[in-house]
Amino acid sequence: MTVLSVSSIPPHDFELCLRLARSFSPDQIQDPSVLRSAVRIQDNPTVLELCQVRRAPVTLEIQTDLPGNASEVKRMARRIIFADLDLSPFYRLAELHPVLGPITRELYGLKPIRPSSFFEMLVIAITEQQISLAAAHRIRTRMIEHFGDSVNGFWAFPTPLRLSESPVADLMTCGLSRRKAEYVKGLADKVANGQLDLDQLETMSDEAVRSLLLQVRGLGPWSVDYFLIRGLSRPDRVPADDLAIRSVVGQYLGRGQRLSPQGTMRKLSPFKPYRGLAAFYLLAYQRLTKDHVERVI
DNA sequence: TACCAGGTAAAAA
DNA sequence: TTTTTACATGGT
Repeated sequence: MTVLSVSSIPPHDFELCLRLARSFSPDQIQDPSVLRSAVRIQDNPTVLELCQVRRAPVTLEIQTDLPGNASEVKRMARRIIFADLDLSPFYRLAELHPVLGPITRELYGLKPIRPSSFFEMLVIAITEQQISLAAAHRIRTRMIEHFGDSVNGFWAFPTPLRLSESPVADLMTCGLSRRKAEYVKGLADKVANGQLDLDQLETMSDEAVRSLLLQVRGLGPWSVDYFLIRGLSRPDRVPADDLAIRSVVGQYLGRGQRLSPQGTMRKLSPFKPYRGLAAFYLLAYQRLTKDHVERVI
């Protein structure tokens, strides 16, 4: 086991990030300060342990049993924890806002945690279409345990190849609708046979990513925006049709009821070029507050 | 029980 | 062209 370290642009409160992430998958018993996750480093499944050792400058310790790929491990860890995101300009923008000001102070140092691969992020987007996050999460758990690889008690997300080799009927046993099983398989096919190179997306413009991914069956406007904000972390991107975002923006920035997509964008306009980050903070605040209430009861 | 949940493609009109 | 519809599961 090797220990590596990476630095993240402060402020970064990793325990807070984990608290939010855990609220989406409460079934797992986890150490509140450590993220343990099975990832693939150049096709080798391995477990990474990420833990914040001190606040400023923010350093995260990584434990891995793949010392030969230190730079690759670090690159992936930086992506998962979103090390390169500088929250400061967003905080300055939100500081005086009556709603976002207090929320950003309460959630100071909160960054999104990202899946370890773009492929996984796109599959997440497909599973989360239309149904609740809880239902989608259960479906993914079954997918992972059926098609993924077990490493030291953790599951690495299935490879595109493995999913592309699986019959649609097998994918459906995880709880996917036939339609969605076809989407997942079609996406896996494209990635596995090289038709779609996901790594190139990182450096492409929002619009270029959009037009490329919209050609994939099963990826519509919502899924592409969802991928841009969550997978590529383009901080100004907002899935304007998103039910949860329309609700939460209405709840905190409107009169309480769900807004239209246009109304949602209007309310978020003061936070340009961090509208997506603003929406993320509202969702996180709602979720952590609700979680807190549930714990108290 | 019924209805909603962080949509999409395909059918019907 | 625009408008319906089917879809799977989990929580309330």
